[in-house]
Amino acid sequence: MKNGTFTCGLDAALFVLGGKWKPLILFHLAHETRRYGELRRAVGNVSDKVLIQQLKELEADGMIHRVDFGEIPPKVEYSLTAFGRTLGKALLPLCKWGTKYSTKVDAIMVRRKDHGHPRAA
Amino acid sequence: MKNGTFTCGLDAALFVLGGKWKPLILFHLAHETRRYGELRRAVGNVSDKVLIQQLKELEADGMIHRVDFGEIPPKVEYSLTAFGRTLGKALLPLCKWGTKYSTKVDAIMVRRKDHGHPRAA
DNA sequence: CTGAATCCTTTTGGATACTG
DNA sequence: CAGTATCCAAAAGGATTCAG
Repeated sequence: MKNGTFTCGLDAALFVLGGKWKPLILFHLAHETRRYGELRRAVGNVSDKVLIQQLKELEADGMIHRVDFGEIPPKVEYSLTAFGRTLGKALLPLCKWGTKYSTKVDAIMVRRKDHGHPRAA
Repeated sequence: MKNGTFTCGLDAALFVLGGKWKPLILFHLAHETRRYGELRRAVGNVSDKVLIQQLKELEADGMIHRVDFGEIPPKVEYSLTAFGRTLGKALLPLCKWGTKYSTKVDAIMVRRKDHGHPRAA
């Protein structure tokens, strides 16, 4: 992708989804609005820095909505925008694929670790 | 994801799809079998090193099939396996999403460049 | 033509400590 | 609780060069 045109819609989607935790964030927010702390626990072992960074990008991209209640102690809620929900839906088939072939994917992961592959989680 | 279990199928799918050009590779091979050179031109400006690397991973993962004709000059063809085709299909909705909202995504890309965001391809 | 090998830069994510 | 700041390690990708 060079100057604003993607070779296929897939690139466009993956451009927005770029970032290790973004799909997971979308996934968890698809179910319900979450407070910052809840979201971090739901996502797993992600550092504050990275989570905040990706939340900011998703917010700037119009995928999620951030509401700061301006209270002490702080309370901030995150939720999907209408646009974000459309992306969440487009993600579902991929989610189903992963679920359906989870056994195969697990095998792939094991194989990668044996062969010392990169990206072997 | 810690030890072999994914929080949702989405993680599993993205684990397999990890790599900048893999979705694009799947996309191009979904239409037809390609020779190495054709594929590289189709994918865009990707270096040999990276393309080969990702092709090998996809092959090791059972997503694509590699046929070396053992000729001089060399001739190698790549195609999707049955398993690879299932993933290709799961990718379609995301592709459609990107196509449908291409205008919005373009706007997002422009905005990222202005703000000096990361991943602003 | 297809690919291997080497070196290098950029990008990305993580650990830790600190603040209102 | 919800972040911010700084420093750091690793990885992923890219350029170049060489080979059968």
